[in-house]
Amino acid sequence: MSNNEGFVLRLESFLPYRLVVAASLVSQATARTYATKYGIGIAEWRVIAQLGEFGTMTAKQIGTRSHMHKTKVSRAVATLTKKKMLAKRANRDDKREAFLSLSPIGLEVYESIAPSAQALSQRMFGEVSSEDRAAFERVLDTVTARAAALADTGAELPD
Amino acid sequence: MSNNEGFVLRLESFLPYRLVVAASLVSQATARTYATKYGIGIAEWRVIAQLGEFGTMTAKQIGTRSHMHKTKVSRAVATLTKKKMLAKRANRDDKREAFLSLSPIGLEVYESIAPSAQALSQRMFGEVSSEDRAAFERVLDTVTARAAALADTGAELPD
DNA sequence: GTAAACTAGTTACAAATGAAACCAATGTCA
DNA sequence: TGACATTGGTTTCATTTGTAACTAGTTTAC
Repeated sequence: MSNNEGFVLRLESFLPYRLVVAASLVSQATARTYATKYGIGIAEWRVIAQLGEFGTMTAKQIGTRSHMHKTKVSRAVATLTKKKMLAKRANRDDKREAFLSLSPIGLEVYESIAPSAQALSQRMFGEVSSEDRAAFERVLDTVTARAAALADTGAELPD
Repeated sequence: MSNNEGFVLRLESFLPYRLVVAASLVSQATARTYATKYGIGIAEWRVIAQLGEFGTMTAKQIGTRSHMHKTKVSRAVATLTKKKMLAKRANRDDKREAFLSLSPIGLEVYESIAPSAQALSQRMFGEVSSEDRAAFERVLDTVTARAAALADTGAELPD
């Protein structure tokens, strides 16, 4: 049964909506992976992934790079520390922050999860042509930039 | 500072990650819009959007179409009902479910938000070429399908 | 040098969320 | 018909999340 107002939004073809739905499914599929394998959540995995890639970072840097809220990072770091997956080294020059890196155990986890994350990605994006993939990345880039700008300016909307 | 293990995952070029980050920013930017304008959250807006587009649906149908958890739908419907934005009509043939539609107030809200959602989308995707947009949609489609399959089979991972 | 402003990170609290239990109604199968 | 399974929807409960307040440390400006 359809409506008869002036303006109807076709959700199925509404890009922001489709983007969010796709991401939520991807996220769900991915979470299951990490979670059930090592008892860590998405936030924890992201911390590990950052440290696995960059070696040593502060919590602040992790938060910035991974677009995670600082409390989320804080908690993820806490649970990973409890699991002995992280090494924390004080910064003599600024005692507020600390340098974080993967412990041997953490490194093992990274080394084990990273390839299966890659494989999972392959399953999801594998059959996409490389032109489409390039286009997809371009769009993601511009949208990410635009949305970020809108999100933190709290931009006034057009009515 | 970089690591020296065998396998390193470059997050910046890892599509699932980028997809999720983009979606989260879009979602955030969007939420701010609806939320601050009518005191409704994303879930509520999605319910309104479905009803605005399709006229009359059961809670179940809304959940299926919008990929929302049934408790989320239930609660969104409850708060929208409290705000007099919904009309509920019993189904004589199956008393478990009820037919939901927008009340005049709900319709007003829809008529007001839908265009500004469109405008917001335009801001985010506006400068994307139509070829890139088409490619983007194709990729979203395939990924959504793939991820959905993986998500609910609880698929065994490749190690 | 010191007061005020600021920053990294944690904690307390309230709201949002999902899993599972639940209720009422419907369907199935003998 | 009547037991059993199933379904639409709500509620309960534990967990997750973000906002705001807070602590400790650092920078700025006078």
